Amino acid sequence: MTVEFKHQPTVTLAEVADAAGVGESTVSRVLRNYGSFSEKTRDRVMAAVERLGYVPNRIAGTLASTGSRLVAFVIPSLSNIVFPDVLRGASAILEESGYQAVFSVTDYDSQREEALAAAMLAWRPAAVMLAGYEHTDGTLKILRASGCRIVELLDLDGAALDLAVGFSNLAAGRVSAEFLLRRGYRRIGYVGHDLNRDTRAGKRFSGFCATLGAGDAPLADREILAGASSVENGRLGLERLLARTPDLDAVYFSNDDMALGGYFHCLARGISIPSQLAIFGYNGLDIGRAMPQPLSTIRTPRVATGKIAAQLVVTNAPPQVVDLGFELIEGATA
Amino acid sequence: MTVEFKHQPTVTLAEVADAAGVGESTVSRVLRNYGSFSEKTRDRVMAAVERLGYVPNRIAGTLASTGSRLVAFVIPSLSNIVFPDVLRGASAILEESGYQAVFSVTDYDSQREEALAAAMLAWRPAAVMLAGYEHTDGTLKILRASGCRIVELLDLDGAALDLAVGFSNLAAGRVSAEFLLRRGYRRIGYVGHDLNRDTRAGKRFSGFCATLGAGDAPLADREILAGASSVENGRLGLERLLARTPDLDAVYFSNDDMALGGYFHCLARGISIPSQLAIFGYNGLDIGRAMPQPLSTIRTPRVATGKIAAQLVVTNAPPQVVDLGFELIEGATA
DNA sequence: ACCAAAAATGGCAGCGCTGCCATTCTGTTT
DNA sequence: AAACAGAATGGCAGCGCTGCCATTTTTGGT
Repeated sequence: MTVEFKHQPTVTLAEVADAAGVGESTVSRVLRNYGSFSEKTRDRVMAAVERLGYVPNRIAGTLASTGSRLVAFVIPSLSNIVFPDVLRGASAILEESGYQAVFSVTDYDSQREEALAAAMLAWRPAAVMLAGYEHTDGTLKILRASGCRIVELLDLDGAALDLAVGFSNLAAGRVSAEFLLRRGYRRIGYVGHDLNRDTRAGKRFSGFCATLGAGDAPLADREILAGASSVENGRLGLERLLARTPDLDAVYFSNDDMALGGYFHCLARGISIPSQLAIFGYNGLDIGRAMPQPLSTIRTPRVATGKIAAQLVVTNAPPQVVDLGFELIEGATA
Repeated sequence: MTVEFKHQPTVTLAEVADAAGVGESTVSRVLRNYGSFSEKTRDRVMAAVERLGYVPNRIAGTLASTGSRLVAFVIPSLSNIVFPDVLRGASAILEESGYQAVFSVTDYDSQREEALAAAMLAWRPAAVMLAGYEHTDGTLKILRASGCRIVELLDLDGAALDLAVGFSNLAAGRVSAEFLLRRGYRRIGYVGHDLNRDTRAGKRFSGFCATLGAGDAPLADREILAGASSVENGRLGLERLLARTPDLDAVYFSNDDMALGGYFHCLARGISIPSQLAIFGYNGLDIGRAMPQPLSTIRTPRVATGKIAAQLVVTNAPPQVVDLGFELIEGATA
C-alpha cells in the first residue's frame, strides 16, 4: 500500500497581501526590498509573512521575471577533490548573492555531458559552469543557443566560449618538467590515470613531455592506468613502472593522490626519497604538506577558481579569460 | 562600460505546436510521453522540436504541475569527502530519474543551516536532504511546514522527522572501542576535531568513551583541535597528545584524515605501528587501503547512503529509517 | 491653502507550461 | 449503415509570481 503525502496548502503572496491589508505588488516590493514603500507598510507585511510562515516561491518568481538565479555546474566527478573544491568556492559566493547552485556529474563522459547540459538548461540557469574546453559539438550547440552565460573552468588551453577561469595545464606540466630538470633528474618516468577522459591531465602530460624532450631528457617510461586517479592506482602504477624500468631517478604523477600512492610504495619497499627516486605530484592538496617529507607538487587555485567564476557570473561581467596561475611547491620529495 | 548580454528569444512549447501543426497539449503529451498520441504526430512533433532546438522550460512546467523534481541538499561541508560521496551516490540515482540536485553548504553552522534551508524551500523541492538530526527549532519548523520530504543522512541516533538513511555513529564508536580492547590495548587516547560542530563525530566519541569505561580502560587522554578535520591537524594532534601522555598504546582518531596525519607523525618520529602505538580511524577511505600498513578503521556506506536516500525520494516511499550499518576494517595499524 | 513633484500603492496581464474537459476522429460491432 | 467505445487531439484556465502602468497619497515650497 502506498501512503500518500499531501503537500500542505502553501501560503501564497496573495494571502500575505490580504493578511497585511495591502496589494500584491506591495508585498512583492517589500520582500525584494525593491521600489518604494513606507516603514509602516514594511512592518505590516513582515508581520504577516511571519505569522503565516510564508516562503516565497522562486519557481513562480523566476518564471515571471527574466533570468533565474540558478547556476548550473556540469562536473566530471565528485571523487576527485578538485571539483568539490571548485563547488565550495563558488557556492560561498553564490549563496551570499542569493543564487542557487545545481549540479550534475558527467563521470568524464562527454556523451553524458551533453545530455546533462541539456537537462540543466531546462531550468533556465543564469550560467552553466563546465570543466575545461573539450565538449561535443552537440553540447556546444545547445549551450550557445541557450543564451545563458557559459563558464569553462580549470583549463585555459583552448578558445573560450564566453568566460573562462583557471590556469594552463600545459604550463603546469612544463613547469613541473623544468623543475625536475633543474634538479638534475634525467631518467624521468610518468604514472598517470586515464588521459582520454581527463583531458586536463593529458595536457599536463603533453607539456611535461615537450619540456623534457627540449631538455634532452625525453620521458624514459610511462605507466598509464585505466580508471580514475587514486592512491591505490598510484602505488600500483609506480610498482609496475619500476618493475619495467628500475633505473628511473624521478617520477611525475598525474596528481597528488597518485603521487601519494607512489610515496607509499617507496615507503613499503624502502626506496629512499628523493635520493633514490624523486616524486612529483599535481594539485597541492593539504595532505602533501603533512607528509613526513612534504610533497613536491604544483598547487592549483581550485577554491579561487570557483569563487572568481561565481563572481563573474553574479556581476554579469563581460566575456573574458581569467588566468589564476598556479604555484610550484618545492617540497622535499624531488 | 558594461556589455549587455541578451537572452536570445527562447523557443516555447506553443511555437513548437505551431510548427508541428498540432495543439499545445499534444506537444506536451508527446514530450512527456504521457497520455495518447499517434506515431505520426509524435514524429511531427519531434521533428519540430529538433528543427527549432526546443528545450522545455522546467520552471514553467514545475509551476504548472504539482511538485517539482528538484532535490535540495543542505550539507555541512564539501571539504570532508563524506559529503561529496553522498552527493555522488544520490546524483547518480536522481539524474536517471529526471531529478535535479541543488545544494548549499552550511559550514557546520546551524544558523546558516536554517537560512539555507529556507532559501532552498523557496525552490519548492520534492525533498530536502540534511546531515544528521541536530537542527535548530527554526529549521525544524520551516521544514515541517514545507510539506516536502525530509531526509536525514548519516546519523541514526535520534528521532527521524520523516526519512532517515545511514548508520549509528554511537555504535561506530562502540565497535571501535571494542576492537581496541579486544586487541589488548589499555592506554587509549583520542585525537579529534571540533566536536560541537560535527555532532556525528561527537556521537562516535561518546560511544567510544562509554565502551572504554565499561571495559575498565577509561580514555587516558584526548586532544581536540579547533577547526575542521585534516591530515595536518591529525599530525599535530597526535604530537601534542604524545607530548602530554607518552605512554599511550593506542589512539582513536575522529576520522581517517586525522588518522593519516597521526600515521605520518609516527613515520617521521620513528614510532613503530602498531607495536609502539596503534592507530584507529573512521570512514574507510581508499587511501587507508593503499598505505604500507592498511589503516584500521570503520568503513561507512557513504555512496550507498546517497543512493538509498535518493531512491526513497523518487519512489515516494513512506517514512522510515534505513540502517545501512558499517564495516570494521581490521587493517594493520591496530 | 494650493499645486507640482515625489513617494506609495494597487490592478492586472502575462511568464510557459500542465491538467482538465470537450471535441473530433478511428475502428468495431451489430 | 448506425451506433459506440476508445484513441487522439485541442482549448483554455491557472500555477504564483513580477513588471508595467495607473492611481492615490504624501511632501515641500509658496
